[in-house]
Amino acid sequence: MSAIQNLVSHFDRYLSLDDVESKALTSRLTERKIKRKQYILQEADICKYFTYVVEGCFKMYGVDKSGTEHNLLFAAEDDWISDLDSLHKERPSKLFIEAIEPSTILQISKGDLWYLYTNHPKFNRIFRVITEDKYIELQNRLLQTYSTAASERYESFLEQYPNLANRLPNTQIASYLGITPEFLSKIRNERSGK
Amino acid sequence: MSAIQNLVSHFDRYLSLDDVESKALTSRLTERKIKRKQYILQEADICKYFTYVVEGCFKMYGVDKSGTEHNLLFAAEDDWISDLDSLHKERPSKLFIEAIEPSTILQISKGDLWYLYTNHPKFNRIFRVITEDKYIELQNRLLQTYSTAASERYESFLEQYPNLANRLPNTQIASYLGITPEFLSKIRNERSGK
DNA sequence: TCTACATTAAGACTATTTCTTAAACCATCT
DNA sequence: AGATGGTTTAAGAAATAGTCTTAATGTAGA
Repeated sequence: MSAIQNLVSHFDRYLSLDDVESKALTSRLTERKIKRKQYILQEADICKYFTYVVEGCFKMYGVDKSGTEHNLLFAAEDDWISDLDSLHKERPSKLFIEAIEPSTILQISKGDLWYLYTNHPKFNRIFRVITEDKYIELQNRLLQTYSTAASERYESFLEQYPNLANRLPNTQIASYLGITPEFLSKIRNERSGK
Repeated sequence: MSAIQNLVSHFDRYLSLDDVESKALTSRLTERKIKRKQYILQEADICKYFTYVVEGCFKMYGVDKSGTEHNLLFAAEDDWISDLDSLHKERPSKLFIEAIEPSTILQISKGDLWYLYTNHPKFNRIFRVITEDKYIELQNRLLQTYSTAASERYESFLEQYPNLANRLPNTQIASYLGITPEFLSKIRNERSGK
């Protein structure tokens, strides 16, 4: 299956696209290969694209004043990633988006996305649902962050992203959980002891 | 201005509604008066409505296993509030939504909202943008939570919600920041010392 | 006006997590 | 295939941000 067919069938899961819509979409997508450790967004840049991950894996993170990275989220195959704040408000991003694995992506520019929204209303519905789902993810993550200890958040992470848990280095998971890799190792140790 | 006119002009800020759309919307809204400390959603219930706050103020929070409340967000005049997770996935909510002040709200049920999405596509676009804005808020909150200390998060809260800061009791702000009211008092004390 | 709750204060406390060092391990790049 | 650089585990010492407790005072709602 080609990268673009991949995305069209992704959309079909929400609402099926007719030929006109499908063509309007695919003609506006750019396919890119991204190397490991390559950025598709850097702090202070303005985010220009909404990115669909065909293959590989990305992390989006911020860096605090002491230089520590904090992973906000990961995106692997069949997922979307973008700094919506920077993309929509056209302000400099506070975040980095970096490939953790060699990856293939499809990107649509802000202008092209706006074109779709205006001329093919169905995309509003599809992206409304996508954004709602992302919102729900963040809300649950925030609730967890405030109401449970690191060890429990690790358990939830394992349940929610069993495939990512295998693929990601523990340093990255620790950054996502808001702890040091050493402490994650301690948690894993206690956990396996049980 | 009536409560409903209020909401129609809220929508007009995104995309103006024609008469048909405006009527389709208003005929599906229910106006309610809510007393202080009254719930519009309780844990374990399934969230049935998307709620627009005409007047007053609400908090949405979860309760951890030790019984402590954690405020996820507030919604005052001209804002939306709902547990999207429970509303969309039709699963029992983990959250409470409670009035902090006597309030007036407009509610639309899930079924009616779906009717609008299907029959009046413009609402998809409006709610897509509303959801995106909410997503951006959460993303920034999450980044702050992981990358800054409580005192800095308090400063940001004051900047971002200057009107809420005056209206809300500090206990509620402390719960939002993830600290005890005593510690917030300490932060305020040090802050005013400067 | 009364009552319950909110705020401030201040000191003792501590749980969670970091820091440090080190050794072993593993993966990927040339 | 070997070298190199990052990853994982370990374990004890150390730090500190935030809690707990008590108490006195202030404030807003009924």
